[in-house]
Amino acid sequence: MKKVFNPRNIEQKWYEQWESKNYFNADPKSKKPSFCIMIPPPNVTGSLHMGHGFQNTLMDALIRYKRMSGYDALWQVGTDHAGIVTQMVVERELEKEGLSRELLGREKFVKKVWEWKKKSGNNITNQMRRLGASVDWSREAFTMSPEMSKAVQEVFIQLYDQGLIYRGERLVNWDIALQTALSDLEVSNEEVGGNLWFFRYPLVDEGHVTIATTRPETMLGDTAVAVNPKDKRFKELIGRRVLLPLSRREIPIIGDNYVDPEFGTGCVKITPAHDFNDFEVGKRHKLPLVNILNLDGTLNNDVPNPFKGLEISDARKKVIKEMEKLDLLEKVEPHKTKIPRGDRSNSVLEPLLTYQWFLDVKKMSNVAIKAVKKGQTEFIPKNWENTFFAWMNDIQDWCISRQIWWGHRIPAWFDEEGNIFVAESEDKVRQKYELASQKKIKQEEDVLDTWFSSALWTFSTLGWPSKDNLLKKYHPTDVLVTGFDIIFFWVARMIMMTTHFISEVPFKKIFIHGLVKDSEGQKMSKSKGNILDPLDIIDGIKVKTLIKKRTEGLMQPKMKEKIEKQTIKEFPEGIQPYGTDALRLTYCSLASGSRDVNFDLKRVEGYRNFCNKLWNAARFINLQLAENNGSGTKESKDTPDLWIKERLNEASQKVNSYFEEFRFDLATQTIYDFIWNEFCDWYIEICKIRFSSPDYQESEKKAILKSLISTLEESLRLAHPIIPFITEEIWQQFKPEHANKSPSIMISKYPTGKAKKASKKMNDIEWVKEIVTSIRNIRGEMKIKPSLKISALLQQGNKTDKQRSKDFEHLIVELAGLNSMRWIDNDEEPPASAINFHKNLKVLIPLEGLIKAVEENKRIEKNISKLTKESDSLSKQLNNDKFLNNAPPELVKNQKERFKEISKELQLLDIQLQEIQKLL
RNA sequence: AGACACGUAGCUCAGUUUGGUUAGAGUACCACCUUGACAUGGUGGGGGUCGUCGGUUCAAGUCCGACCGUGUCUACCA
Repeated sequence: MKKVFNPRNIEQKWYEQWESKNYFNADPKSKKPSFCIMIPPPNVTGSLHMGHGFQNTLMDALIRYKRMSGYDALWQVGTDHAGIVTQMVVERELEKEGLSRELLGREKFVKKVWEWKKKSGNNITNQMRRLGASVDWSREAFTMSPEMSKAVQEVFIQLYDQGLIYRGERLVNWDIALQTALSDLEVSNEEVGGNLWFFRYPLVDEGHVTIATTRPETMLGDTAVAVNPKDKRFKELIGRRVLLPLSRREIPIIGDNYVDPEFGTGCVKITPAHDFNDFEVGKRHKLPLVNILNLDGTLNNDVPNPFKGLEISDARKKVIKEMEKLDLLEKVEPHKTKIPRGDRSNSVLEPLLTYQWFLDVKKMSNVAIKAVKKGQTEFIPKNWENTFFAWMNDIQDWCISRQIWWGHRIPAWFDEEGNIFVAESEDKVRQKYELASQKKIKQEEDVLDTWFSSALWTFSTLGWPSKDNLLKKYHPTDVLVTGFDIIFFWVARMIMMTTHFISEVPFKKIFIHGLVKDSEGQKMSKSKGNILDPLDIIDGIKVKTLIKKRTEGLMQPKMKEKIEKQTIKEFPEGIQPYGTDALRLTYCSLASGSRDVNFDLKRVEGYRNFCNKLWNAARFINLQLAENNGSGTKESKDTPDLWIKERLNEASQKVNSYFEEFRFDLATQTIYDFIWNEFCDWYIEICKIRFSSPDYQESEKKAILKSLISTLEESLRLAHPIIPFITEEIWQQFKPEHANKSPSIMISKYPTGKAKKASKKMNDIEWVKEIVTSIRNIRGEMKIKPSLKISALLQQGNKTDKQRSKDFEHLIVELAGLNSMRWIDNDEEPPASAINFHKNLKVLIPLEGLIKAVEENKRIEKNISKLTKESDSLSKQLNNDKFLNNAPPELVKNQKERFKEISKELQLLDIQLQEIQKLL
């Protein structure tokens, strides 16, 4: 074994073996209970970022834990087709070749996208493999695959036939750049500094009203002016008419409570075709809708001539100029507004009147709410339910149609009169609706929102609607592991669709994890230039390459310099290769249930060191194996060997329950703590002493070695779900020596820690640790060189102390660096010494010229002040009758004992202090 | 504007559900040590008025209230 653990050489090797031996695959025929996790499908043409890495690690740790715990584990893997983003990416590629999707036509374009998908899809699967994800590759799914398309079609048709899907002309969020509708959820509002323009609108008879607007150009589509009917200033205006400037149309003044008299002038222009609020007002007052926009965002022919064909921004300038010319611009005030942008294209969205398909979700949402209320599905942490309910309670119909080409084409046909027919194919349509063969029908061009297909994920991946599906075995799935950012987009919609179609919830539990941010708490994003690829932490990356990666293809090239500086500051030396296991440990240690996960490379470094520690522990055992010509056939029954087993059992029990509670951080810490602070720091050190001691016979040493190996083997299994690679590597290296006959650690049994207890022995070793630590404390504080052997005296103490000191003298002597340890009589005057206490037992280190009295004086004073503080607060407590009467008796008893102990110690320390001060 | 979350060591985070010994971990820091698993190491040590103020209680990091600060989401006044 190499002196330093090098993850590079082993990770890929083991992954390939696991995969080729089908260890990842679920077995539907198995009689074992099932455990199923559905991966939140990433975008097929994207790549995994730190958040994905985090999420995948948690899922993998869980699935490995369950697989080892005797479950038939299915981790369903797959990707979604990400309609809009993918189409954008491919269009950008085509642009480079001087092509466009319009030039290619729909069929050829879609073919191109499939080619692109094939090419980039490997990126994600490769990343997942590098992260160690034990997904069932044989069942890999894709939302656009024929099977899943079938499910999508089936769902659409059923919903249409049930009257839950309808088509209608509605105001929707229209993305001008992409020329498609978006759902409400895909809109992100951005606050910008804008203006409030005050326009005078002349009344038809005489006078005028002044309105205020942030969007002057929309006045071309105004069909009313509104005032609040309770507003005394304008009450009598209601019913009169305004001559709309520029368009020179007469429009009414109406009264509507929507108007806030406090804001602006108290008079509002109403543009029902270009504003969601105005649309509602228009509906209430039966106002006409005047649409002034083409689909590409230019002004259409329904505006006065000079404005036709203008872009919105130009139209705005022109409107302002014309109004100024007419002396109708009263004033301009700066005003903050929010402009809606598409979360994919980042272009400005316009409310636009178009025909779209909608899903009526009211009933489905009620069912979903009930399912969560009844606890059929449980959010973890629970408070995410509030977020879920808040949205579900005032859910709007879902606009599911998109005017793009990459996606599931809506299975609807129109005849020339615009009648709608819905079925799987043109033939089926004719059959179903009994249409004459000569009747011309045409399929809808629109495709479905990607989330529509993702909403079916849990049951469509298991084979629905085909009859021989796996729903019975794996559904409802056990837990969904996901981020809170897609509770609306995905989680809620899955619950609705799944309860609607198969009458059960998609998952029993929803574990919501935090969002990975950078070490400064900033969201990681391409535009901020602070993204990290998990592989860069696994394999390492030079700072130059990282800068290149971060600045490539930036939307705003100005950011380049800033990102470069920031990257150099954050990673002056680039990133070292830390390996997958260290990264996974870091992820798990951060998974505590908090909302934000600030990723700090320092943590990775610490866990990389841990892997090295584990590696070297194994290396030590290996060296001992060589030294002792192998291990024995039976394990040692020596106290330290029983003690470590018991400690391991305790750790195992904890880890099991932490996994069940999704407390990956605590599971990680328990494992870390056991391996480093118990196994390495004490057990191995104790083994060393015994191996080099002439008091132990060869057969005893071999038995100890056997115990050492079996403890290591079990610890490796305990740690495997979190650090799969290093554990498998070491486990396999020791295979000839340990009793586990399984071909791989990943399919062997998970430790439950339910073995018998050996508590008496435990306390013996804990006592040894205490004594050793207290001697080391004196050594450390007194700055005695580790190489210098010193002698220790024991005084007073009880029978157990005496027995233990006799039994474990050799261990204490070696661990504390003593040359001798002996008891002195209780009444014997000890030499001038540094001292520590353990209840009644005094541990004395004679000064003998190696300890300066001044130092010891300081040390004792420090201890006295610490203990005095505690003693004061205890005595306060114990002198309080209310405490004595109200506190639990157990606590009172403990506090009394503690107080006695401290008082005794303080007394002794005082004597000691006087002794020492004589020497000053 | 509302809802929710968060504020604990220089930094990144546990601990708060169910109040009860001396508030923990990693990292950073200081001292001593290259001892035959490991310097990606060993041993010892320093460091926290638990955001602020008030309340409940024998007892508050933990429960309640107010405030300050940070963040997220939702809804938005044209």
